[in-house]
Amino acid sequence: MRTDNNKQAIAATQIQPAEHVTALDYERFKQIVSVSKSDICTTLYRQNRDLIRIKKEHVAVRNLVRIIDSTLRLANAKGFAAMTLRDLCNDSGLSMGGLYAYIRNKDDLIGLIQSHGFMLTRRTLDDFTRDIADPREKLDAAIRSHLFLSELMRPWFYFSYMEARHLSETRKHEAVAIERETETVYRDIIAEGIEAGVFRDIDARLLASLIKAMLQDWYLKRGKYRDQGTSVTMYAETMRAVLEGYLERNA
Amino acid sequence: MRTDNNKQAIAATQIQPAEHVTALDYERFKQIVSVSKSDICTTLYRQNRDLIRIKKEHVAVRNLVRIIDSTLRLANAKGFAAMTLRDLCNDSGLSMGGLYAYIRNKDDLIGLIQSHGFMLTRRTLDDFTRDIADPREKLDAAIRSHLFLSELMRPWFYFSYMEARHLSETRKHEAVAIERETETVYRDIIAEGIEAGVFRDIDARLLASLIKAMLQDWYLKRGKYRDQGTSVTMYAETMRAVLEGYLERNA
DNA sequence: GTCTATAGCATGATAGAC
DNA sequence: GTCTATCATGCTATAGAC
Repeated sequence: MRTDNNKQAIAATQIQPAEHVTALDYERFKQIVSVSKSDICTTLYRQNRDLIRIKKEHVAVRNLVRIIDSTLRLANAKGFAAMTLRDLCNDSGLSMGGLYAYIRNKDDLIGLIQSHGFMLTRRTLDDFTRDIADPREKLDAAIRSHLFLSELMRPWFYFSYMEARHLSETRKHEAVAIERETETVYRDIIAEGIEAGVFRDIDARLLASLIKAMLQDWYLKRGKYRDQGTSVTMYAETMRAVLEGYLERNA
Repeated sequence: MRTDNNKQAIAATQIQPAEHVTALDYERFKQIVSVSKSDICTTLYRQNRDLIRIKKEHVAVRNLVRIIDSTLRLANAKGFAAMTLRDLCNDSGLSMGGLYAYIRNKDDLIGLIQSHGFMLTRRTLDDFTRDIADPREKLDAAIRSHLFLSELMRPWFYFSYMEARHLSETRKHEAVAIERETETVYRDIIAEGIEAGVFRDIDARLLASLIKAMLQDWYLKRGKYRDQGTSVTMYAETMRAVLEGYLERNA
């Protein structure tokens, strides 16, 4: 885990420099942030060469894709603790022995899944808000890019949320850190807006928490929103309107 | 489970008729809805006489309190699947054999916990909104009573949310049903408000979903809000303000 | 590189003493 | 009514054949 000795590997899933114009829509977002499964697994393989006992990259990447796909599917359906490695082998097509060439134990599976998502979330949020000056636009961009990313990598977000409390202390710290970090992004944008006189003077931290709650509901209750025919764009738009009403109301 | 042949037992945790004046505060709520652990477990015992092999009520109730306390604590910390019955015995003070006088299998533990919470949630929400005519007040009362109840029975709400996807089909259906049911309460209040011209014409169902997301965040991230010094009253007040800004803004 | 076979152990559940 | 002792099962993890 976490050797970070291969910058090139990380670059494999790099985000293209985003030219911020105005309203970011989902289709454009998908083009800009390309996160193919093989890209991600190539990165993972190179970051974890010491752990994985397979020499040929194309073989390793193919199996990593299967392993991670199956783990996310099974763990999201019945919980990571309830998912047995036999289940995983049946689903991924590997044998028990074969699987253990990629991990040392069940916990390594979690590390494999966590590490890449952290990197991508951090970078996306930063890339899509960095160059925006207007607080209103910046808040909207942060919300949209977070929603869009979670839409693109929904199984990963769901897994991270649901399994967070079962993690080892070290991993839990990492998970909490990224959680607070993204929340801080929202708090800071709001605080800047208040400072600039664009927003009313409200509790920025508490509102950031409410924003986070709404963002998370999008990927936690994905099935419900699909049934209702709510698109990610509609959801983003409604969030924007709700927040605008609160932040810009004349006191 | 679910014999329902003892109306008196259910009455044991009945809510006193609430005289709705105006702003319901948490202290008043706590007085009105008295949910002592023994009350709840007495109800549970009487509803499950056929399942529980213990004849003396005071003995059974004492142990049920321990079993449920321990189950909620352990399952909420490491997940229900990862909690072993030996863990539970250590924590509750019963032996393995002793425990099996109260349940037939591990799954019965879930039933024990679910059944009472459903009843209480349904009744509370209804009792505190039934007699309110004004949509604004009604929405506020629904939000407050839900927040207050989840504050009072936080471990139960947390358990229900986190373990919902591991339930058997029957139980999952029940869980989804109560979830949709409470969401419908909010949708209907909003729809009535729109009809009456008190609220703007927005998507009532989608807003109800966002409300649910914020309500749930209160008990899912309880630790964070404690660290930040956010009280349940502040949280309720902020939710009210956010929704008001959206619902009553002049279009 | 991948498989089958199995060791070693912890779990859910039960029988029977007190 | 509660305990200790034990069973059968199914798990993670590994050894060794191909």
